[in-house]
Amino acid sequence: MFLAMRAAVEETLAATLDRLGYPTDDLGIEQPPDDIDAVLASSAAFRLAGEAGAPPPKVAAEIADAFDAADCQYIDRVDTQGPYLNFWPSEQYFEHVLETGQDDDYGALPDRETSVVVEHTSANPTGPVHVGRARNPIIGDAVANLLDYAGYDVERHYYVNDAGRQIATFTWAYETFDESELPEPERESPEYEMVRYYRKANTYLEDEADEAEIEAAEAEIQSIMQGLEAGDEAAYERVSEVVDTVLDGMYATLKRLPATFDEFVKETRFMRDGSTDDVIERLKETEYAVYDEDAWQLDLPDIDKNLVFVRGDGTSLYTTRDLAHHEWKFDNFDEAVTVLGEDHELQARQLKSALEILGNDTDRLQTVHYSWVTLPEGGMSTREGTGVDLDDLLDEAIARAREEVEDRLDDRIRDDDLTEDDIDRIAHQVGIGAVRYDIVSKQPTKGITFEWERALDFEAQSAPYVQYVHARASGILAEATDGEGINADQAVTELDSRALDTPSERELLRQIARFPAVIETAADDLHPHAVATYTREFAEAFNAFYRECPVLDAPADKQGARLALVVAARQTIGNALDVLGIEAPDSM
RNA sequence: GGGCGUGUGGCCUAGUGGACAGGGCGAGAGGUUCCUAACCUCUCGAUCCCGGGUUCGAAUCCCGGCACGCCCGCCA
Repeated sequence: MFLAMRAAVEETLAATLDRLGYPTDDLGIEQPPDDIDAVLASSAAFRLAGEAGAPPPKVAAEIADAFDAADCQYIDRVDTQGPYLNFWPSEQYFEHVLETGQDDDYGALPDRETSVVVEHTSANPTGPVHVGRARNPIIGDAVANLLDYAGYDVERHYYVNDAGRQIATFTWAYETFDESELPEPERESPEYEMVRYYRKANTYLEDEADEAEIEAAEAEIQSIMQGLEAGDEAAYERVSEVVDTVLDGMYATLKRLPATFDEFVKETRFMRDGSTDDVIERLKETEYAVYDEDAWQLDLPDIDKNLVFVRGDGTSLYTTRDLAHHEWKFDNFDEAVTVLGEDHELQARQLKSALEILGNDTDRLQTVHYSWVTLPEGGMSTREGTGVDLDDLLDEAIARAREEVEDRLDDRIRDDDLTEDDIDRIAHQVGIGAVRYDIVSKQPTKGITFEWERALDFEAQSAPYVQYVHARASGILAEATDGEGINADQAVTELDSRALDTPSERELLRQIARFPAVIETAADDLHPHAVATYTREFAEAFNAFYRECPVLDAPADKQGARLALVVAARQTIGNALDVLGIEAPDSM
C-alpha cells in the first residue's frame, strides 16, 4: 500500500515538475517528521529554488498548486509547510491498509524470481558456540528471513571448514590423547566433550611437547592434510568423525536460537570434486600469478598483500577452496550473501578480487560484516576456552525470564490461568527473544561489550516490549472470539476505516502501512536492525492505541473496525518479529 | 607504519544531506473500579570526538587530526 502510494506520488510529482519546466531527477521524497501526519513529504523545492529564481516556500506552493491529487492513487491532497510539500493520504489508503494488513503474509513482497544463498555462522567445528560469535547466526538468520520476505528464494548455508590445519590438528589429537588425560567436560554434549582434545592439542604443542614429539605430531598432521588434498577416502573419514560429531553439537545449540540451515557445505567437497584444482590451474595462468618461495601467489590489484593460493608443500588454503566454493554458489544461485566477522574483512576483499580475476561477476556477491562481541576483560576464544558459551547465555536468559513470569503471576489482572506449560513457553519465548533482539537491533558494525545485565534487560527497548504488543493484541482477539456477542469474523469483514478517526488509530494504520516499505529498504541494505527499529516504533503506536481506544467495550459503530485494526496490528507485529526470528507469544 | 570499521546526554542506542537529533537505561513525579502496568504520561539531561571545508542547509559528504576495535600468517 505504502509502496503503491509512494510510486504514485513519485510518478505524479515527476509529471507535475515536468509540466512546470523543472528537472525531475531529484524528487526529494522523504518521510515527514513525527508531528506531521502526512504520509510522505518532499523537499524538492529547496533544490529548485535557484532554477526558479524564487524562494523555496514559493516554489513549493507553485508545485502544490499544480499537483493534481486526483491523478494520484491513495493521495487526497497536497499542502505545503514552508519549503516542504506534504502529501496526505486518502480514505481509500487507510481502507486498503486495514484490509491487506490482515493477510497472513502481510509485508511479504512479490516474488522476485531470484535465488540467493545466505551463508552465515560457518564457525570452525572446533568446539562450543560462544557468545563472541553469536552475532553471526542471529544476524545471518535475520538477513535470510528478511530476504525471504523481500521476495527472494532463499537458501541458508553453513560452510564447514573440515579441511584446514586446525581440523587436521584436532583429528590428530582425538586419535592420540586418551580421555583420562582430559578435564571433565563443561557439559554433556559432543562439542563440549570433543573440544577438550582440541585444547589439549594446543597446550601440548605449545608448552608440553619436546622437539621430537612436536615433529612426530607435525608429521601426522601433515599426512592428514596431504591425504585430504589427494582426495584420500581414509583421511576424509578420519576427519569426518571429528567434524561431524562437533558440528552436531554446535547445530543443537544453534537450533535453540533457532538458527537452522538448509545445507552444511563442506570444504572437502571442493577438493574431492576437483574444482579446487581447477581454480588453481586457472589462477596460475592469469597475469596476476607469481611463483615465489615455492608458493603460488596472486598479486592482486588494489590489495597490497599477496594472496597465497598454493602452499610450498603443494596443499591448498582456505581461501583457495573458498574460491571454488563461491564459483559453485554462482553456478547454482543468482546471488550470494555472506555474513562475516570483521576479522575476515581483508580475506573477503581478496576473495572478491580473485573471483573477479577468474571471470566472475562479483556484483552478485555481498558481505555483511559484524564486530565481535567482547567481554569487559577482552575477547573470547574456543582454543583458549575463554568466553561465555551461548548455551549458558540462553539458559540464563530463560531462567531469568521464568523468574519474571512467576513474579508477575500474583498481580495478573487477567484470569487466564497460566499452566506450567505456559510458563515454560513464555520463559523460552521471552528469554531467547531478548538475546536475539539485543543483538539484531544494533548495527552489526558496532562493537558490543557483553554484559549480563544489559543483554538480559526485559524492559523497554527489548524483545519482551515488542512481544507484549502481540500478546495484548492476541488477548483482545481471544476475548472477542469467545466473549459474548462479538463475532471474530466481523473483524475481517468490517472494513470501515472511517470509524477509525482518532489520532492514535490513524497513527497505528500509518505504521501498519509502512511495513512492506520497511522490508524493502531493510532488504536492499541488508539491514535487519532496521526492522527491529520499526518494531519498537510500531509498539509505541500500538500502546498509544491500546491506552486510548477500548476495543471490546467500544461503541457499536466502532467495534468492528477496531477489531479489524487489532487483527492487522497483530499480524504486522507478528510478521516483523518473524523476520527477526523472534517468537510472537499469544500470552505472556 | 598501512588498510578497514566505530565515535551521538552519566551509560546504551536510532538517525548517513533537509522541518525542533528520536528512543531506552538512570534519577525524580504521576497513572490500574476499565481489553495483561513486561504498559503509559510528565520532568531532568547532548560542544552529535576535535579542527577545517563543500552546500541555501551537515550528526550525515570531503580533507586533516584524536581515541577505540579488527586486520596486515604458506592459520581459518
